[in-house]
Amino acid sequence: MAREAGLSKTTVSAALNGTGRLSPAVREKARETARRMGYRPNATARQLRAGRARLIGYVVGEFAGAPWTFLESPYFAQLTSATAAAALKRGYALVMLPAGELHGEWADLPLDAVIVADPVADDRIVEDLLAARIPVFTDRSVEGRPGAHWVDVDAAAAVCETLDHLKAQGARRPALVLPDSTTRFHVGVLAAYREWCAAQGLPEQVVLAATAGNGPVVRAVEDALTGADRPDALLVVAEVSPPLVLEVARRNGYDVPDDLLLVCVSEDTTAVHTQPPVTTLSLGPREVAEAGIELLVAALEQGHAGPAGVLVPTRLQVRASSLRTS
Amino acid sequence: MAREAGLSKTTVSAALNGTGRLSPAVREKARETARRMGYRPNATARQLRAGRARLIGYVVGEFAGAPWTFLESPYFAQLTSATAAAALKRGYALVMLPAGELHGEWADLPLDAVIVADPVADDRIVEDLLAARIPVFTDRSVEGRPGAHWVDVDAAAAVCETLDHLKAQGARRPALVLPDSTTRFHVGVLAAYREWCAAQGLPEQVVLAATAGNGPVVRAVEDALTGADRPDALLVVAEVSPPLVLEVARRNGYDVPDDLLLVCVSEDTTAVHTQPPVTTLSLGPREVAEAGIELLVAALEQGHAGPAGVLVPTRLQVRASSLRTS
DNA sequence: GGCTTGTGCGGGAACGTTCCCGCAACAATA
DNA sequence: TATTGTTGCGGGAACGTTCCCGCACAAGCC
Repeated sequence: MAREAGLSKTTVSAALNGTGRLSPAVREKARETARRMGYRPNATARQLRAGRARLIGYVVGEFAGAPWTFLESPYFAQLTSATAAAALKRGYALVMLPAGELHGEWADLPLDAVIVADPVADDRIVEDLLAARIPVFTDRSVEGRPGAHWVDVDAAAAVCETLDHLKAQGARRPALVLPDSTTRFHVGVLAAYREWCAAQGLPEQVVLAATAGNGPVVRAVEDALTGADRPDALLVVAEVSPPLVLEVARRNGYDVPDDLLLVCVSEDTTAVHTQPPVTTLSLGPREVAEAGIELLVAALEQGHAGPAGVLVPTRLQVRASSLRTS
Repeated sequence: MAREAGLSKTTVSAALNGTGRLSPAVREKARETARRMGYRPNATARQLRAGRARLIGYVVGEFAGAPWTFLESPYFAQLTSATAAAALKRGYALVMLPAGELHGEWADLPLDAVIVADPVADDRIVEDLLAARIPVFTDRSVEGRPGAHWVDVDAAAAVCETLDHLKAQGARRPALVLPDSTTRFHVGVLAAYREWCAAQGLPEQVVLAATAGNGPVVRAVEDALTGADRPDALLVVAEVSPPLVLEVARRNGYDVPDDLLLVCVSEDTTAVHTQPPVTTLSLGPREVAEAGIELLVAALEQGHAGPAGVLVPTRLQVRASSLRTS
């Protein structure tokens, strides 16, 4: 406290905050003294007075088994950084937390809310937080969580748009590679694919990757390409490095795009630098983050005004890998 | 406060913290009541009492121009997550902050310390923080910052180990691709490369990438490979996707490893899944993070015991791309 | 000059904890 | 029984801020 300046704590507080009725002389004197002695108001005390800490927790649910690997996925890297950016723009800071059962470690943090990215159906993070009266926000909605807000993408629309594009480019046997997951998004993708194939009268060919990660997905791609009926298009709905997929295709005698039209669901920027560049379906992590933070801040500051959920559009980035050369 | 339980605040506090002299009956009663009404002690108030918030800020300096893109680099993704994990293990939480001049946004955060990852020579983050009496920790040391602690890798040793390996595999014209950066690490790498070439009597060939990022680095690799004297080995000391480098090499008529031994400085896990798998030099972000947090916590909790800096070893992961098939 | 209105600043309380100490009640000892 | 020690709990202060209000003084009005 700058009682150094010969002023009261009240006056100093008002001077630094620009509030209260103070003469310009006194205000400047307080500020000057603070500057001189490097005084900065104690953030914790302000939080205590204010009743909130402007701190948001951030957990990724899908990787509960390997709590700290999610950032290696370009989707989560972008989602995370965009969330932090959007939050900070509105005056909130993001705290990175591990998934898993060690919720005790968060108890010492004054979190105003927690964002659970991609919660899986069977873990208890969301329930635990709601029980502790901490507001919860998720991307990817989870059924049966009445108290939670969510942001999601329209999986069916995205799949249909992509498959329509592939068909327009001449695909008649488009295959789908998908992780073996119960996430709402993946379930939605599979359903949409089947429905589309049925509606178009085209054969369906689905290969499931055992788990997420480059290794299993690459193997699944290889399986899809070496199967009995060679597909003429491939839609990979799993985090995998696009150049890696391209390499696998080449290794197995495919020429992209002449023998195989390729689309990857990916945020990986390497897709632009391959030859040919790979068409990607972006799930818009930056948009998801922006919408989620907007929802969160609205709920936090204006009570429960606004919707419980928001749907965000996807973006199909068409590049040479899915364009017939004809 | 659980005066609901018919107890005093003091007693409740002691009961929940496991401190004080309380009869088991009273202690259990307090805990039971807290559980029943979902009471959790206010974290902000505890911080105020304790005098610290157990909160650590985290900034990446190198990307001040594009504040939120660093997570797309596997190195920083791993460094960030490992830092968060190590910090949390010791009871500290990590807050992600943007680089740039908007330090005002952090003023409201009760940060016990700030980690500045890869500070660039010419920005003022470190000075600003030290002026605000906030302890600063950096990976990659910066000269002339007496108050700051640091963790670094031995660039010279890493380069020599790698070049020795390449020479042992038959390389006589090893080229170096490097970003055009003044970072201490890159400067050290270049110096070590030149020294090694001179000592071995081998010609040096250096190509600088205009900036970081896959695009510029890929172009630099292409330049190196299409230059007048075809190199027989390539050391890429820049964040770039290994499969992309492999593709560029193939496109330019190189067979890896027969025509070209390839080593990438990279943490990218795709290196394992290419054919051939790519040899990588890991800068050990997880080790850097662990060492940095250990240093930080020691300094924070025991005053200034311990060293100001720590050197962390690198790891050369030899794979088929740098092994002569003979 | 008395009365009201406005300005400039400070005192006290409160935010929710934890720490220090004091005060009962009871047991052990003389 | 008087003295000392121990156990079990609560009262009060303090952490550093901000908000509410009150007080002194000056200026305007009749």
